[in-house]
Amino acid sequence: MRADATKNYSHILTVAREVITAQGADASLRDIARKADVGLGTLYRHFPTREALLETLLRSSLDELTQLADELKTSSAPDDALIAWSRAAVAFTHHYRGAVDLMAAAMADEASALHASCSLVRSAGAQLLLRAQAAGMARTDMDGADLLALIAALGWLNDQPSFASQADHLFNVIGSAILYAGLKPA
Amino acid sequence: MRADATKNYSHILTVAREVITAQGADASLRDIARKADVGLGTLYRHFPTREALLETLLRSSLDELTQLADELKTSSAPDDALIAWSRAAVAFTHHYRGAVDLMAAAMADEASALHASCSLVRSAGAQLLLRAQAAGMARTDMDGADLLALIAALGWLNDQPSFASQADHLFNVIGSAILYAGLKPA
DNA sequence: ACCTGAACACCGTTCAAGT
DNA sequence: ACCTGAACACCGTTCAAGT
Repeated sequence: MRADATKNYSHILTVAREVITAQGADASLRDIARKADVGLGTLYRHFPTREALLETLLRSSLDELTQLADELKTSSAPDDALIAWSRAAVAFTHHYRGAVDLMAAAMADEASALHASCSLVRSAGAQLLLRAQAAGMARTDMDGADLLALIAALGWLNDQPSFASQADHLFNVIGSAILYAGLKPA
Repeated sequence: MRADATKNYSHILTVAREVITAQGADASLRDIARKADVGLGTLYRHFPTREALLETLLRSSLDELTQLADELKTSSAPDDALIAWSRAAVAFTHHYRGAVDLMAAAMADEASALHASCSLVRSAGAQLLLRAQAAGMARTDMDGADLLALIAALGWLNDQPSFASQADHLFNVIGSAILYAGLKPA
């Protein structure tokens, strides 16, 4: 990549992070290009879709989430691991307001730049769920897709001003439905 | 209202119902006006906001939902009533794709034309929840707002192509968390 | 009293023209 | 090899001008 290109690339990312943090995942791409002092076509060259831009912004958090799953698999009891990771996954979807809608759409669209990321989250969750199920700690009439759906639904609640304050409590309600022994009190 | 005005009003509603059924609650208002052979200003005169239009479209279903709550209060056991009504409420939010997002936003906005409707849904649900709680059948660490949030979250799942197929099952999972005795098998 | 549609300020996306 | 921004086809919202 040419020197000016890499400079543009990272500058767009910096500005995009600020704008999307402030305005949500549906922020105007035109606005981002303007604030980055870059032609609109330059933004589209580096990030052909809104999903591609968001995927790059979420990359590091996504890697942390995957790593966390690995750690929890050896460091925590199956039930604790499942709950702790699920909580982190909800927080992940909440990193940028409105991101969870794009991720949900990406699950149904193999061509989306976010599809792989979402599949990774599902796989990581599915493994922890299976582990808890094998230990007889979690209900067996659920799979990874169900877990992901519940995580996404809680992420969506977090995005709604009218529901955000209840999302934590409802996480516990749903968690108690997944674990046979219920959730441990904090 | 003048004769041409009433005619326009009902014609806009008819067309809007078709378009929004086909394209979702975020359908283009311009497109609706065009297809109704009506000036854009005429649509705005009758329905000053998208919420006002949607509220009118949802009116009859909303009344049915309120009526259902009243009926269930006398005809069914507290737990059955709560679950049956909640199921109907999820279906209500799903009447038009994308409507649940507008309703969620309306809960936090007193000025929204949908605010009153959403409050009615919450109140109806809260009564059925209280009744089940008083009968010792439902967990007591939830209120009407929590119930509404869960209903909205399930409605949102229904709207996502990637999650819609699991929404029914997840309704049962969540329902089993609300009722002490769990859900009765179908 | 009601309707119309142009006007304004925005979008996302593409692509010919420049360096 | 990369960047630019005009061009196109859309939005939502408002409001002067018409009947």
